[in-house]
Parts: sequence; C-alpha cells; structure tokens
Amino acid sequence: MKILPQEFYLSNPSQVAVALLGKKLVRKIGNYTISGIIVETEAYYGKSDPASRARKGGKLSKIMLGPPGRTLIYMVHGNWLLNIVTCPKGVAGAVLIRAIEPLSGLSLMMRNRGINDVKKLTNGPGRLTKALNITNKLNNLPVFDKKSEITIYEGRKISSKEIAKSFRIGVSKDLDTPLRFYIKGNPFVSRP
DNA sequence: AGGAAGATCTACT
DNA sequence: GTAGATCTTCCTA
Repeated sequence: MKILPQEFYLSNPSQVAVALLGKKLVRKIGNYTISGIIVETEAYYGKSDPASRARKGGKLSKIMLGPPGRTLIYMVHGNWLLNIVTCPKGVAGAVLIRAIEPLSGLSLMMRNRGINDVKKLTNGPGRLTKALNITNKLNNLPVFDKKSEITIYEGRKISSKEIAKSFRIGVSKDLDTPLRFYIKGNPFVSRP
C-alpha cells in the first residue's frame, strides 16, 4: 500500500479533510502496529477562524505555520487531540482526526482504553488518541515518512455520495460554513 | 505564581 | 440529558 506524499497536504484544510476520509492511519509502537480507516474529520484555519488554536499564538501556531504533513497534538479537557498540518509553510491550517474505524491491533487498543466494546474504541477525538497511545511526545512528526511512528496510507476510495458534512462539534464559536466531514452511515463516527 | 479556558469523556439520573 | 473530572498551555500580575 502506498504512503501519501507531502504534496497531498498542500491544499486548504477543508479539501484535505474531505480527501483524508477513507485513508488508512497507521500507528507503530515497537514491534506492534495499530491501524484504522479515517471516517471523520474537521477543518481548522488560521487567525480568521475563531475556534482555531493558531489564534492564540505560541508553540502550536508555529507548528501550524510550518510545513504540511506533520502531526499537531495538543490537550483539551484532559484529552490529546490529533491533527495534521495543511497548507504550505507560512500559512496556518490543520485537520482534526475525530474518528477512525479499527482495522488491526484491536487487542492493543482495548488494553489502552480498558474496554472491550469495539464500537466505542475510537469513535471520538480523545478516545482514538488514547487507543493509539498518542501523546505530545509525538508532536511535529512527518506522516509522509515511512520511519515515523504515525503515518497515513492510501486506503479505500470514497465517492462523494458517501460523504456527509455538518458544523463542527464542541466549538464555542464556529464559522458560517460546515467544516466537519464524515462517511455517511459508518458506525464509528462520533455523532450521526 | 496563579488562574482560566478549552476542538472532551464518563457516569449517573 | 446533565454534571463533574480532566491537565496543558497561555495570559496576567
């Protein structure tokens, strides 16, 4: 299976968010591998976006302004959230991975989460980072590099008919445009 | 040094 | 459906 090149992440956040649906997220831990299909994403912009962390400045906005195709990880309400940086260097943008459909490494995920219910394993941004054991140590890693602990590969082709969109979830101030995208009818999305 | 906010989760009714 | 726990980062004094 082919790894996605860095150019894949050059375009604007909402385009990349749609394109990431159906792709395969791979997490390597030592000799073990956990993988899943991305089924739900959200797009975030720069300072024009009231919900974006780039607005506050600091270390995170530096990563967001950096080159695309890198991980951006940070904590909210005691949960780590996984994002991928988009847009060329100098432009702020990111895509939040909200949910995946587990493919392999199920038993390891269950151990990390402490539950046995597969449907609740990765159907939320904080849940999936716990299942994949993602922390801020993995910040700023290139996901287009085979050697990284987090990588994204070509997955299943998704037709535009299968894609649904809505407003973002949990944000205090949203924009006028729907920026959340998910695969219609998939049981692993956080909210139908 | 202290405090508040925040793109959430779980448990309980 | 709602309440409370959660913890890192950034802002202010």
